[in-house]
Amino acid sequence: MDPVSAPRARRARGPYAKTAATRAAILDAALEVFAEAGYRGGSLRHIAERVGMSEPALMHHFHSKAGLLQGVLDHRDQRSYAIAPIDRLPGEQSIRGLIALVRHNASTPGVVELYAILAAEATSDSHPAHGYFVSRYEFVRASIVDSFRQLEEEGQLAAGVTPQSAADATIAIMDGLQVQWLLDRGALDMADELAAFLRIITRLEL
Amino acid sequence: MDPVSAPRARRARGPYAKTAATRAAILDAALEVFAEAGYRGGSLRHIAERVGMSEPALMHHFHSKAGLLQGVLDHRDQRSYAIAPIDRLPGEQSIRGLIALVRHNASTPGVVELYAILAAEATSDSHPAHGYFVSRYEFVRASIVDSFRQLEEEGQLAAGVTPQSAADATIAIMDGLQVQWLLDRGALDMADELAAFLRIITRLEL
DNA sequence: GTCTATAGTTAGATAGAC
DNA sequence: GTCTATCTAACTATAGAC
Repeated sequence: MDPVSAPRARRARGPYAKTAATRAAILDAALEVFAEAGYRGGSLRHIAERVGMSEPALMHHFHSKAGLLQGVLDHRDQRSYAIAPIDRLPGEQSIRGLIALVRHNASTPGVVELYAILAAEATSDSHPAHGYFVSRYEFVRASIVDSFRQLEEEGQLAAGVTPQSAADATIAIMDGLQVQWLLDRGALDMADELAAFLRIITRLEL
Repeated sequence: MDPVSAPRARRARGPYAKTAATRAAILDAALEVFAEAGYRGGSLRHIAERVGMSEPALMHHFHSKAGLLQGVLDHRDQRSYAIAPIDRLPGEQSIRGLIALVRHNASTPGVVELYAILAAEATSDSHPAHGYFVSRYEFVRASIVDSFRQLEEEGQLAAGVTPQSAADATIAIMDGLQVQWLLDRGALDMADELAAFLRIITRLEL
């Protein structure tokens, strides 16, 4: 066999095929561990164990714990945006997208748990994901305000409701429901509760 | 001097006067540290430093880190209940109490931060405050459902709103607003937003 | 009631062989 | 790209003197 053919054969599946698979496995494990214990409470050691590799091997792919967290956040953002690109859909579609997103989230409790803990942890300036959450909330707030403004122009917003307060309340409901749901998953249906709220502040039939 | 008089003089200020003062100082420091870094991220060392005492001295008053956390939670519960005894006020008074409570919370960001982080962290079964938050949410949910049920009987609840979903949404709004407010305290007024929401789902003039 | 000293873990990160 | 081995620092908690 041609000694050169082996690496070429691997490259044939695409560049860094194995690296990408390893990175994906690490991100999955990191998500589980961070979701269980939070960012500060989760350890690289536990993540490495779950992947079945050594800690230094893990550090080869993500140079620091903060870098790994960033990788997890980016990974989930891409998936969320695929479900609900809230800044590019017209008003009503955007609102419906939020409900679809929440319904999907209910099928991945680990991700919900990670986000709920991180959003609260990252409130502190010193948290490595602080900047991420600040800019993320700015983006989400602006996008949802824009959606409600469109509904307002179409006369679809309830009386006495402003786009800004509607957006703030919608985001708050989504975040707050997660905590109650995580504490007792049988207590409520997040998507149903969100839809009920949106039916009250809009004239949409959701 | 009579060697017996010294201890008696101290006792004259009440039993364990000094101990109580030290415990209070520890609870204040613990609240600050846990609020900044979360329970898992906050260390007994930093708390002891802030009080100006050694770590073992701290352990003399609270036998474990979990015990110290419980002390902080109990301390804040007593204060919250003094502002809004939601299970003992009639419906409308209870709802007004919630707004008053949120307005008061806005003057103590550290406490808000601690609660937001803990509520999310304590979602996991393994968290030392898990049991506390489970029973606390049960109590709060039951109390607020009861308040909305009274409003319903008085015809003060908006059409299509049930006491249970009103309570779930109210609690979610309160919890969710905290995260947004902590990320950017100028972004919104928690009490105003809560009042706006309550005006929509009730016929109360708040 | 507070201290010094320290046990016993666990953490994130690095060096260098293969 | 993954490993063993190791470093340094931080953690909770305990023992025992004062």
